[in-house]
Amino acid sequence: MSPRYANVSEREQEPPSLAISTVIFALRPDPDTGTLTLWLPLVRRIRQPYLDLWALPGGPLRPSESLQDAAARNLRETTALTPRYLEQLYAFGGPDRSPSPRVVSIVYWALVQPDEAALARQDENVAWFRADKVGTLAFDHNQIVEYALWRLRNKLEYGTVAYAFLGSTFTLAQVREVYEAVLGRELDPANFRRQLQASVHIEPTEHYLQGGRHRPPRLYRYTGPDPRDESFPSQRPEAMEH
Amino acid sequence: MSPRYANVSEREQEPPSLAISTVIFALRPDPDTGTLTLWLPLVRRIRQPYLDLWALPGGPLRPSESLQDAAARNLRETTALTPRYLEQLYAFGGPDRSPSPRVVSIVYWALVQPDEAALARQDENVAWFRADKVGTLAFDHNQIVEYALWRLRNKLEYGTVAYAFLGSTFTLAQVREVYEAVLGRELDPANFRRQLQASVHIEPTEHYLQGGRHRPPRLYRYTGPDPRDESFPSQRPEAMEH
DNA sequence: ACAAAAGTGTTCTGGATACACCCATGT
DNA sequence: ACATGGGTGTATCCAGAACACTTTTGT
Repeated sequence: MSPRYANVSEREQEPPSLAISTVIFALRPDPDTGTLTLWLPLVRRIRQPYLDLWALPGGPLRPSESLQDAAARNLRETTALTPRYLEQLYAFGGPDRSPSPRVVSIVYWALVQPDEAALARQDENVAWFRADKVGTLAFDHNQIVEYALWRLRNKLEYGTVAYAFLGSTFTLAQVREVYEAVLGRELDPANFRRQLQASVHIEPTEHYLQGGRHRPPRLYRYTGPDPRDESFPSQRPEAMEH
Repeated sequence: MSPRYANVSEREQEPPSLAISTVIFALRPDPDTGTLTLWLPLVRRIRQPYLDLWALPGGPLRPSESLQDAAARNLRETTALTPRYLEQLYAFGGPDRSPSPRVVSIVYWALVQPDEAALARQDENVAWFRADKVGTLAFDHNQIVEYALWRLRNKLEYGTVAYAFLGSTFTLAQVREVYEAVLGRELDPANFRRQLQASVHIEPTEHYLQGGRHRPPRLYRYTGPDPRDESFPSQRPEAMEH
């Protein structure tokens, strides 16, 4: 089955259509191992091409919404969640990435904090996958997910997106868990703590987290700029640190 | 004069159209001061909106070309040059960035080596401007140029784009001049030389540059990966170093 | 001889890493 | 008492910055 180039002339005529897609990342414990890992929601294709394969959530741009609004909307529509972080990833537009009608996709990536309701939303056509085990996706979506992962890791190491995964207060060990889950390797607790404390974006509170079976760790608060402001476009270009 | 929202309903109906624009950078000596500086070509608007203002070169996407091909094409059409480096910058698509028919622009940025012929191409409607003195541009193009400049500086510091400004062999002082021109500050020659030599992307040749009124400097050759491969999409994702 | 840039050597500092060690809590 | 992570101290290493100094050419 390769009807890919069945109607080339038709494809040559029409102007390419525009779509917005979003790679949505969330952290949650693996139900088997219990360790914190990266997950993302995918939707099942209910029409050709790539019928029945899993794909990134997405859809057309509505006339009066911005690109970013469209991404936030299709995030909300598939997960019922609000993005903690949302940034443009890349525009994909090769003439052969989709059979027949050409589609240019502007892709965003997002970080969310899943709650029970959102995870329950799993049905026939929406499901969460471990980011490292998504299987074969429709279109060029495997490539896109890979690239989004690379960007996430980059922003984590050089930016402040980690806090988008966390609540308003957190322990330094929780921050480290986020880094370890996303980067996929262990970090030295002692040095990691010092790096965070040196980074100025963080402030100790007077509270401690009780309930562990060990010394209660101090809670901290994030005081730096909204991580969203580190992405372009921004009202204040100085915010583009890295 | 603000006919911006004159026909909102009309704008709400039509699907947004897609355009490709390109920020093209070249280094050449300032005709006044003689120091190496950054320049870019702009084209004059010959229709409304923003009639007579300067704008980035751009145009529609043709049915069978890739986004990058379209950028290379409108680069060639306005400067008659071939890009040494070409990378996607960002997709701009706010509903209000252009009056009346909504336009989503996918913007690329490029580095070129201008030759005499290309610079002669200045006419009524195409001219080169110092990157720090472009004046007021059409649409949101001032923002776009600022962002492209930021990206260029970033890629220069963390990547290997500098060599796209240079010929096949060059002295270390020439590399330093590129950095100084783009970053806008002076660098220590001694330390800069050592950093380059440590960076492995560079190889000494047996030749020396004669003709200066001082000790002839050794010529070097760039041996690292094509700087283009450091941008996405790439055939080999490992190439995404930073 | 002298100017000018090429190229080398040396010192200092700050950040990252590795890892030993002490602290405070629940059981 | 002891296990478990929280939290501190410290030695080492390496990259970058500052800057003095030597080398090789043209004039």
